[in-house]
Amino acid sequence: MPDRPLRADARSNHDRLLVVAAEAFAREGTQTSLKAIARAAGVGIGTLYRRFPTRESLVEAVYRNEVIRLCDAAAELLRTLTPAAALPAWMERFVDFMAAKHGMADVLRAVLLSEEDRMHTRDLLRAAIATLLDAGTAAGGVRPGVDPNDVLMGLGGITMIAGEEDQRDLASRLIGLLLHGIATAAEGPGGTA
Amino acid sequence: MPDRPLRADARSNHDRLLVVAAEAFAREGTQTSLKAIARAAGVGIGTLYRRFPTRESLVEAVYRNEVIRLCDAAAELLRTLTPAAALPAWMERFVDFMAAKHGMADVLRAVLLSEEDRMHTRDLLRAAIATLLDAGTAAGGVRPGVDPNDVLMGLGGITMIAGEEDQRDLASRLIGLLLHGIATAAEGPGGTA
DNA sequence: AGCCTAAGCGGAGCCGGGTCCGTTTACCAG
DNA sequence: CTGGTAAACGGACCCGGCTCCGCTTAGGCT
Repeated sequence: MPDRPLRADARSNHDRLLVVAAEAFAREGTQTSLKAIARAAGVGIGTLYRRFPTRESLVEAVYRNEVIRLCDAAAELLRTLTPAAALPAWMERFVDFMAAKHGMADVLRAVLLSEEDRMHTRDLLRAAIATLLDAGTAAGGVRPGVDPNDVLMGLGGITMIAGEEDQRDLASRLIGLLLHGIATAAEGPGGTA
Repeated sequence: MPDRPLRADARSNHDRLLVVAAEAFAREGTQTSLKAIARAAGVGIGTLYRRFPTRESLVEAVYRNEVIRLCDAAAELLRTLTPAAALPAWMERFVDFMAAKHGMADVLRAVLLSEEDRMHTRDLLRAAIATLLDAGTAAGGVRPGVDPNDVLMGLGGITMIAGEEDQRDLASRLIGLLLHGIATAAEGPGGTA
């Protein structure tokens, strides 16, 4: 994979698509018509699909920076809060982020379930969670051996089912259950993995 | 709501749609083309949509009986198992059921989030969970005050993110976390499946 | 400058979802 | 049996997703 640089016209089309898509997503949610985005960016629909083979890949590209910032926030929270407080705070932030982008839930599912390693967004999220979990384990509030991937998927599920703004409190309660689930103490019914 | 009986032709179309849809869903998953179902049932697409305004409503109708049986199973499990064992067992069964129907996840989301009380499937599920939780609380393994609706939504989220057959073990681990989350902090009866 | 070719372009075309409305028909009353 | 009417029908139609492939062009080479 030499990853040769894009031709100038391709590069400019790519950039224009990202800008236009960002506007469209902000205005109408991530479900908005891709044809319209292509038109607004002055390219053919074929070009859009060549650059971004799926809706999810476009959404991911548009929000990549914000996701990175979200992940960076994990370390920051650990600097200003106790591990026991940082984890819930980050989870709330995660859900807030997803809820802020209308229609994000489906995209998140695709990102979390995709086999593609191009979708390295997932790895970033997993790493952020791992950091938080490790700190929690070290501080004693989090049961050791909890798989960051499981927690990420749990958060994903919560977003899926309660990822719209009007479900914000359900999301918080489910986060509460998830936190309970990874906390030290109980040997719950059903055993462990 | 007089709920006047359907005209004979309407009734027969309705029934034929259900039969054909059941076959099609079993064969190709719940995402299959509705136009094809209408054609196979010998009705126009308009008729299908009048009877079942959304894909979800058709899926719900097709599987209503099976859902009822799933809910009945809660009481049965409580008769043959300890509450601490019945809850995990039922949850696994829930996920199995959803995973068996390809594409069920999206439908489940619609059912769980719908405002329609026509979708009383949700109430059945909630009631089944309430029964299990109550038994668990009485037996001491389940923290009191856990909202059955939250547990249902949690299960829904798990199905959403891990509801395909090839994710079965992720689903089980997430169920484990959820069970942990609703368990008493002290110590749950260790019994497992 | 001029050529060549891989890289890129973009829309026609097919498919499925969902709506809308003119047409058909069951069934009831007389 | 006949006529009237609400109920039901069903497909044409519009829209968006996505693919495929013939056309265009950037940009390296001479």
